[in-house]
Amino acid sequence: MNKIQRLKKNGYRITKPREEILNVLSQRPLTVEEIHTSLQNKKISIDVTSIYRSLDLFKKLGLVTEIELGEGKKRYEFNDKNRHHHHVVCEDCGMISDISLAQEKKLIDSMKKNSKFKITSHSLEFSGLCQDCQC
Amino acid sequence: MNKIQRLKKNGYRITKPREEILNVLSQRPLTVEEIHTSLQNKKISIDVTSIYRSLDLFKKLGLVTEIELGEGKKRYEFNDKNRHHHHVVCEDCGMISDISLAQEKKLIDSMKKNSKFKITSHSLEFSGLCQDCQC
DNA sequence: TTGAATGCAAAGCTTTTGCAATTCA
DNA sequence: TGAATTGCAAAAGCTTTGCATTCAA
Repeated sequence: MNKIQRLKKNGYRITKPREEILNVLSQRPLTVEEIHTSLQNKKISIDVTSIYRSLDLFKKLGLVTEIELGEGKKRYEFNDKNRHHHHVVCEDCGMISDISLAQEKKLIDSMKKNSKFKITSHSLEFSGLCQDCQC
Repeated sequence: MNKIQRLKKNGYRITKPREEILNVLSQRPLTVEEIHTSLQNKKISIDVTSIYRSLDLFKKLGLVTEIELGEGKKRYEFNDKNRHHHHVVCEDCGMISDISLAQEKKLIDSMKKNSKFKITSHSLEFSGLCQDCQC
Protein backbone atom coordinates (compact mmCIF):
# COMPACT_ATOMS: atom_id res chain seq x y z
CA MET A 1 0.00 0.00 0.00
CA ASN A 2 1.52 3.33 -0.98
CA LYS A 3 1.53 6.49 1.08
CA ILE A 4 -1.39 8.11 -0.72
CA GLN A 5 -3.60 5.06 -0.29
CA ARG A 6 -2.63 4.97 3.34
CA LEU A 7 -3.94 8.51 3.76
CA LYS A 8 -7.21 7.71 2.03
CA LYS A 9 -7.73 4.50 3.97
CA ASN A 10 -7.68 6.48 7.19
CA GLY A 11 -10.40 8.85 6.03
CA TYR A 12 -8.15 11.79 5.30
CA ARG A 13 -8.24 13.82 2.14
CA ILE A 14 -5.65 13.73 -0.59
CA THR A 15 -4.71 17.33 -1.08
CA LYS A 16 -2.13 19.03 -3.22
CA PRO A 17 -0.03 20.26 -0.25
CA ARG A 18 0.01 16.82 1.36
CA GLU A 19 1.04 15.14 -1.86
CA GLU A 20 3.79 17.64 -2.47
CA ILE A 21 5.19 17.32 1.04
CA LEU A 22 5.24 13.53 0.77
CA ASN A 23 7.00 13.82 -2.59
CA VAL A 24 9.71 15.97 -1.12
CA LEU A 25 10.32 13.83 1.95
CA SER A 26 13.16 11.51 1.18
CA GLN A 27 15.29 9.27 3.30
CA ARG A 28 17.34 12.26 4.39
CA PRO A 29 15.72 13.87 7.43
CA LEU A 30 14.55 17.39 6.57
CA THR A 31 13.66 20.37 8.73
CA VAL A 32 10.40 22.22 8.12
CA GLU A 33 12.42 25.06 6.66
CA GLU A 34 14.17 22.70 4.26
CA ILE A 35 10.87 21.20 3.16
CA HIS A 36 9.52 24.68 2.58
CA THR A 37 12.54 25.79 0.52
CA SER A 38 12.53 22.58 -1.43
CA LEU A 39 8.90 23.13 -2.39
CA GLN A 40 9.52 26.76 -3.28
CA ASN A 41 12.31 25.65 -5.61
CA LYS A 42 9.74 23.53 -7.37
CA LYS A 43 7.54 26.65 -7.68
CA ILE A 44 5.07 25.20 -5.20
CA SER A 45 3.78 27.74 -2.69
CA ILE A 46 2.79 26.24 0.65
CA ASP A 47 2.59 27.94 4.02
CA VAL A 48 4.85 26.58 6.76
CA THR A 49 1.80 26.24 8.97
CA SER A 50 0.40 23.69 6.55
CA ILE A 51 3.69 21.84 6.53
CA TYR A 52 3.60 21.58 10.32
CA ARG A 53 0.00 20.39 10.24
CA SER A 54 0.65 17.85 7.50
CA LEU A 55 3.66 16.50 9.35
CA ASP A 56 1.57 16.11 12.50
CA LEU A 57 -0.89 14.04 10.54
CA PHE A 58 1.83 11.95 8.90
CA LYS A 59 3.35 11.31 12.31
CA LYS A 60 -0.01 10.17 13.64
CA LEU A 61 -0.42 7.81 10.71
CA GLY A 62 3.10 6.48 11.12
CA LEU A 63 4.10 7.71 7.67
CA VAL A 64 6.80 9.98 9.01
CA THR A 65 9.26 9.88 11.89
CA GLU A 66 10.31 12.94 13.83
CA ILE A 67 13.90 13.07 15.00
CA GLU A 68 16.08 15.47 16.95
CA LEU A 69 19.79 15.62 16.29
CA GLY A 70 20.66 18.24 18.86
CA GLU A 71 20.23 21.19 16.54
CA GLY A 72 17.38 22.80 18.44
CA LYS A 73 14.90 21.98 15.73
CA LYS A 74 13.16 18.86 14.56
CA ARG A 75 13.74 16.83 11.44
CA TYR A 76 11.26 14.65 9.60
CA GLU A 77 11.98 11.58 7.57
CA PHE A 78 9.80 9.25 5.56
CA ASN A 79 9.24 6.11 7.56
CA ASP A 80 10.49 3.03 5.80
CA LYS A 81 9.46 0.23 8.10
CA ASN A 82 11.76 -2.25 6.40
CA ARG A 83 14.84 -0.25 7.14
CA HIS A 84 15.28 0.58 10.80
CA HIS A 85 18.29 2.84 11.10
CA HIS A 86 19.95 5.66 13.00
CA HIS A 87 22.06 8.65 12.16
CA VAL A 88 25.50 10.13 12.49
CA VAL A 89 25.89 13.88 12.18
CA CYS A 90 29.07 15.76 11.33
CA GLU A 91 29.86 18.39 13.95
CA ASP A 92 31.53 20.60 11.36
CA CYS A 93 29.42 20.59 8.21
CA GLY A 94 26.19 19.07 9.50
CA MET A 95 26.20 16.22 7.01
CA ILE A 96 23.87 13.41 8.04
CA SER A 97 24.49 9.74 7.25
CA ASP A 98 22.28 6.76 7.93
CA ILE A 99 23.61 3.83 9.88
CA SER A 100 22.42 0.33 10.64
CA LEU A 101 23.97 -1.59 13.47
CA ALA A 102 24.20 -5.35 13.50
CA GLN A 103 24.56 -5.62 17.28
CA GLU A 104 21.71 -3.28 17.98
CA LYS A 105 18.95 -5.84 18.39
CA LYS A 106 20.66 -7.54 21.32
CA LEU A 107 21.03 -4.25 23.14
CA ILE A 108 17.42 -3.21 22.65
CA ASP A 109 16.05 -6.65 23.50
CA SER A 110 18.00 -6.73 26.71
CA MET A 111 16.78 -3.23 27.56
CA LYS A 112 13.19 -4.31 26.93
CA LYS A 113 13.62 -7.37 29.09
CA ASN A 114 15.33 -5.71 32.00
CA SER A 115 13.65 -2.32 32.22
CA LYS A 116 10.66 -1.66 34.42
CA PHE A 117 9.40 0.57 31.63
CA LYS A 118 7.38 -0.81 28.76
CA ILE A 119 9.71 0.35 25.99
CA THR A 120 7.98 1.56 22.82
CA SER A 121 10.75 3.34 20.93
CA HIS A 122 14.35 4.45 21.06
CA SER A 123 16.70 6.81 19.33
CA LEU A 124 20.41 6.41 18.87
CA GLU A 125 22.32 9.28 17.38
CA PHE A 126 26.04 9.63 16.81
CA SER A 127 28.05 12.79 16.46
CA GLY A 128 31.54 13.15 15.00
CA LEU A 129 33.51 14.35 12.02
CA CYS A 130 32.75 13.18 8.49
CA GLN A 131 35.53 12.12 6.13
CA ASP A 132 35.87 15.54 4.51
CA CYS A 133 36.01 17.41 7.80
CA GLN A 134 38.70 15.19 9.35
CA CYS A 135 41.46 16.75 7.24
CA MET B 1 38.85 18.12 42.09
CA ASN B 2 35.40 19.50 42.77
CA LYS B 3 33.28 21.56 40.45
CA ILE B 4 34.15 24.91 42.03
CA GLN B 5 37.87 24.26 41.82
CA ARG B 6 37.43 23.21 38.23
CA LEU B 7 35.92 26.59 37.44
CA LYS B 8 38.75 28.46 39.16
CA LYS B 9 41.44 26.38 37.51
CA ASN B 10 40.17 27.45 34.12
CA GLY B 11 40.42 31.13 34.96
CA TYR B 12 36.72 31.73 35.45
CA ARG B 13 35.21 33.51 38.41
CA ILE B 14 33.31 31.88 41.19
CA THR B 15 30.12 33.86 41.37
CA LYS B 16 26.98 33.47 43.41
CA PRO B 17 24.76 32.60 40.42
CA ARG B 18 27.18 29.98 39.14
CA GLU B 19 27.46 28.35 42.54
CA GLU B 20 23.72 28.24 42.97
CA ILE B 21 23.12 26.73 39.54
CA LEU B 22 25.71 24.03 40.18
CA ASN B 23 24.07 23.31 43.55
CA VAL B 24 20.70 22.81 41.95
CA LEU B 25 21.92 20.61 39.11
CA SER B 26 21.48 17.04 40.15
CA GLN B 27 21.63 13.78 38.33
CA ARG B 28 18.12 14.35 37.04
CA PRO B 29 18.29 16.35 33.81
CA LEU B 30 16.62 19.74 34.30
CA THR B 31 15.28 22.30 31.84
CA VAL B 32 16.29 25.95 32.19
CA GLU B 33 12.79 26.68 33.44
CA GLU B 34 13.08 23.98 36.09
CA ILE B 35 16.44 25.33 37.22
CA HIS B 36 14.94 28.80 37.44
CA THR B 37 11.92 27.66 39.45
CA SER B 38 14.07 25.56 41.71
CA LEU B 39 16.24 28.58 42.52
CA GLN B 40 13.22 30.81 43.07
CA ASN B 41 11.91 28.27 45.57
CA LYS B 42 15.14 28.72 47.45
CA LYS B 43 14.53 32.49 47.39
CA ILE B 44 17.40 32.97 44.98
CA SER B 45 16.66 35.46 42.24
CA ILE B 46 18.56 34.80 39.02
CA ASP B 47 17.71 35.83 35.50
CA VAL B 48 17.16 33.04 32.97
CA THR B 49 19.69 34.72 30.70
CA SER B 50 22.37 34.12 33.29
CA ILE B 51 21.29 30.51 33.60
CA TYR B 52 21.72 30.03 29.86
CA ARG B 53 25.11 31.71 29.96
CA SER B 54 26.30 29.70 32.93
CA LEU B 55 25.17 26.47 31.32
CA ASP B 56 27.07 27.37 28.15
CA LEU B 57 30.20 27.79 30.24
CA PHE B 58 29.62 24.56 32.15
CA LYS B 59 29.14 22.73 28.87
CA LYS B 60 32.40 24.14 27.55
CA LEU B 61 34.22 23.02 30.68
CA GLY B 62 32.65 19.58 30.49
CA LEU B 63 30.89 20.07 33.83
CA VAL B 64 27.43 19.69 32.37
CA THR B 65 25.91 17.66 29.57
CA GLU B 66 23.10 18.93 27.38
CA ILE B 67 20.50 16.42 26.29
CA GLU B 68 17.36 16.45 24.18
CA LEU B 69 14.57 14.01 24.91
CA GLY B 70 12.23 15.06 22.16
CA GLU B 71 10.37 17.64 24.22
CA GLY B 72 11.31 20.64 22.13
CA LYS B 73 13.58 22.00 24.80
CA LYS B 74 16.95 21.11 26.20
CA ARG B 75 17.83 19.50 29.49
CA TYR B 76 21.03 19.84 31.46
CA GLU B 77 22.58 17.32 33.78
CA PHE B 78 25.66 17.37 35.95
CA ASN B 79 28.33 15.36 34.24
CA ASP B 80 29.53 12.45 36.30
CA LYS B 81 32.35 11.05 34.20
CA ASN B 82 32.43 7.80 36.11
CA ARG B 83 28.88 6.99 35.29
CA HIS B 84 28.14 6.99 31.57
CA HIS B 85 24.44 6.44 31.18
CA HIS B 86 21.35 7.10 29.11
CA HIS B 87 17.68 7.80 29.77
CA VAL B 88 14.24 6.36 29.42
CA VAL B 89 11.30 8.78 29.39
CA CYS B 90 7.69 7.93 30.19
CA GLU B 91 5.39 8.98 27.37
CA ASP B 92 2.54 9.57 29.80
CA CYS B 93 3.93 11.33 32.86
CA GLY B 94 7.33 12.44 31.61
CA MET B 95 9.23 10.63 34.35
CA ILE B 96 12.90 10.21 33.50
CA SER B 97 15.00 7.25 34.60
CA ASP B 98 18.70 6.65 34.12
CA ILE B 99 19.90 3.46 32.49
CA SER B 100 23.25 1.79 32.02
CA LEU B 101 23.64 -0.91 29.43
CA ALA B 102 26.13 -3.71 29.71
CA GLN B 103 26.23 -4.49 25.99
CA GLU B 104 26.60 -0.89 24.99
CA LYS B 105 30.38 -0.76 24.72
CA LYS B 106 30.48 -3.42 22.02
CA LEU B 107 27.97 -1.55 19.92
CA ILE B 108 29.76 1.76 20.19
CA ASP B 109 33.19 0.25 19.59
CA SER B 110 31.99 -1.48 16.48
CA MET B 111 30.44 1.76 15.28
CA LYS B 112 33.71 3.60 15.85
CA LYS B 113 35.64 0.94 13.99
CA ASN B 114 33.35 0.65 11.00
CA SER B 115 32.14 4.18 10.44
CA LYS B 116 33.85 6.56 8.08
CA PHE B 117 33.11 9.26 10.61
CA LYS B 118 35.40 9.99 13.53
CA ILE B 119 32.84 9.41 16.26
CA THR B 120 33.07 11.76 19.23
CA SER B 121 29.81 11.23 21.06
CA HIS B 122 26.48 9.46 20.97
CA SER B 123 23.08 9.63 22.56
CA LEU B 124 20.72 6.77 23.19
CA GLU B 125 17.27 7.59 24.50
CA PHE B 126 14.37 5.26 25.17
CA SER B 127 10.71 6.09 25.31
CA GLY B 128 7.95 4.01 26.86
CA LEU B 129 5.57 3.72 29.78
CA CYS B 130 6.80 3.77 33.35
CA GLN B 131 5.48 1.26 35.91
CA ASP B 132 2.76 3.55 37.20
CA CYS B 133 1.48 4.48 33.77
CA GLN B 134 1.21 0.90 32.53
CA CYS B 135 -1.93 0.23 34.56
C1' DT C 1 -22.94 20.91 -0.28
C1' DT C 2 -20.31 20.45 3.73
C1' DG C 3 -16.93 19.25 6.73
C1' DA C 4 -11.95 19.12 6.26
C1' DA C 5 -7.85 21.51 5.09
C1' DT C 6 -5.33 25.79 3.99
C1' DG C 7 -3.36 30.53 4.39
C1' DC C 8 -2.56 34.47 6.97
C1' DA C 9 -1.83 36.89 11.09
C1' DA C 10 -0.76 36.70 15.61
C1' DA C 11 0.89 34.69 19.62
C1' DG C 12 3.65 31.38 22.51
C1' DC C 13 7.92 29.22 23.84
C1' DT C 14 12.71 28.63 24.15
C1' DT C 15 17.02 30.67 23.37
C1' DT C 16 20.25 34.50 22.01
C1' DT C 17 22.11 39.24 21.77
C1' DG C 18 23.30 44.12 23.12
C1' DC C 19 24.42 47.13 26.52
C1' DA C 20 24.71 49.48 30.81
C1' DA C 21 25.34 48.34 35.67
C1' DT C 22 27.49 45.37 38.92
C1' DT C 23 30.78 42.26 40.94
C1' DC C 24 34.76 39.38 41.77
C1' DA C 25 39.77 39.02 42.02
C1' DT D 1 40.67 49.21 39.44
C1' DG D 2 39.40 46.63 35.41
C1' DA D 3 37.82 42.95 33.09
C1' DA D 4 34.42 39.44 33.63
C1' DT D 5 29.73 38.65 34.75
C1' DT D 6 24.94 39.88 35.43
C1' DG D 7 20.21 41.79 34.63
C1' DC D 8 17.03 43.81 31.72
C1' DA D 9 14.99 44.63 27.40
C1' DA D 10 14.56 43.31 23.00
C1' DA D 11 14.91 40.25 19.32
C1' DA D 12 15.38 35.95 16.99
C1' DG D 13 14.16 31.25 15.97
C1' DC D 14 10.84 27.40 15.87
C1' DT D 15 6.18 25.96 16.55
C1' DT D 16 1.19 26.50 17.59
C1' DT D 17 -3.44 28.65 17.49
C1' DG D 18 -7.60 31.18 15.75
C1' DC D 19 -10.38 32.25 12.16
C1' DA D 20 -12.11 33.25 7.69
C1' DT D 21 -11.57 31.26 3.07
C1' DT D 22 -10.97 27.48 -0.03
C1' DC D 23 -11.24 22.81 -1.51
C1' DA D 24 -11.92 17.67 -1.92
C1' DA D 25 -15.34 14.19 -1.87
